[in-house]
Amino acid sequence: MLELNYIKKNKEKVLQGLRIRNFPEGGLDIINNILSFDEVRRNAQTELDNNLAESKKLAKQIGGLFKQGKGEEATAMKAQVALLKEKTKALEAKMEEAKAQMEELLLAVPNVPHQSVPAGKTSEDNEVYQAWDKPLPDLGDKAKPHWELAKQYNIFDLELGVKIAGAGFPVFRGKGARLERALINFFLDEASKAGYEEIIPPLMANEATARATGQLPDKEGQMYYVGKDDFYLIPTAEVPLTNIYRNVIVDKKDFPIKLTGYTPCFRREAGSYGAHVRGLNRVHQFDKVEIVQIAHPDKSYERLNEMLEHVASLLDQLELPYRILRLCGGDIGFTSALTFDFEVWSAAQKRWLEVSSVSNFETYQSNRLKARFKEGKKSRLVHTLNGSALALPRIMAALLENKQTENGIELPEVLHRYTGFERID
RNA sequence: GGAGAGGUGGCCGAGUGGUCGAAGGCGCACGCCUGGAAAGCGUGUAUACCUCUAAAGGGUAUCGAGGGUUCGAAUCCCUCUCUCUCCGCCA
Repeated sequence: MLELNYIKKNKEKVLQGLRIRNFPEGGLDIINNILSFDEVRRNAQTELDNNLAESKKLAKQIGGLFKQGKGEEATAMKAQVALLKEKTKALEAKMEEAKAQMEELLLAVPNVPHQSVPAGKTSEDNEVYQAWDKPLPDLGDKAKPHWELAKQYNIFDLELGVKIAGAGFPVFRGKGARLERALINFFLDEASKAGYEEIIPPLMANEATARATGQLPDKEGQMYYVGKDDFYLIPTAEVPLTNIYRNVIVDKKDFPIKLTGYTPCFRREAGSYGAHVRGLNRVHQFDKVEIVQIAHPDKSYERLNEMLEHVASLLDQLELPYRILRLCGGDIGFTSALTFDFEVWSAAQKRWLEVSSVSNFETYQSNRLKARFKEGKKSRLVHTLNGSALALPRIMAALLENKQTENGIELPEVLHRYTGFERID
């Protein structure tokens, strides 16, 4: 949620940002309505406060009169308070109403994109920020897609997942399970080395948590919901990790705060279908190691770059060809100010697969989280950032496809000590 | 799941209808003292919103959350929630 004060002071910037996002009709109406609801709210509050002050004063006087035994005078004054009270109720209602309306609109306004975000409508318009300048692996026509390799080497089984849960729940087994675990450990170790504190969070989140990081109300349909206990299965570790700092005022000297966590992620992926979702390309449950940073606003873009380098180094070590995209205004997430996607080349499908998304949310999340720090006497919102480092299914897919040989899958060297074997055959 | 007890400021803890945003202590910050430190002394030490904005000041709300009673609620009543103890179940 954007900061109201920011909108007040930077209306033009906000409108320009909305245009870059192709917001319907440029968002002029919605912004104006937000500002006018805010004015109504402020006026009502001022009036309400005056009313309450008056009531308080009278109550004290009445108390004094009773003590002095002037019961009659006191009783007379009660009528006045009753009158004020009615007014107070009306003002309160007016204030709440305006506030609710303002907030509803505010929730519908996406983050203001960073100045470097290119204009554009779809993923076609994303900017290649860092291209892959070496040759891509060419395995010819014999190259098998990962779902065929999975069958050949018994790495994972989607049909078995259907039996146990449903479509989109892969069952990894044997060396496949071992490789999955190896990747998780490798990613966690690398994050630790880079100074991230490892967290094992709950995999379910309550409503307040899901709301604070913005999954609710925008993406309600994308999360699994456990109605009986009112829990949401987390779609990403971002949710529990970032919420650690909900309603927290952090000490300035703790910046930057760096957290990492491995969790399974659960996504309903309603509406997805077709060839592009075959195999591990899109599943309902998958493993991911996430990195999160809580940063001082002046430093958050430095932190973002650090995170990009971290993710890039993982892919380098895995010997996977990758490129980095800077998402355009039309493709960037609702809550993000700037997002870089990492895509790895899949040699059999012959296309780029997204394996990481690294974003700076600036104060958009922290505003709802109320994650703050003290600057002098005043408190300011922190900047939150997160990125996948990395999401496993497509990494697995790319490893299988790119590293296939006639003798089996040759794993990158860095994984050998984690898997305990060098080849899947 | 059953029974009981309880949630007060960064922490401990007092407060059972009136001037209580809340005694006292600890912690922390600053100052005095000291060669330096400790001790001691003094001062300060929540969050949000409104007003005003350069700052100061003023106002309102908040004692787990929401609602109610009352001229007036941390204090009384109701609902919810969380924690603790005992019993049951259990990896």
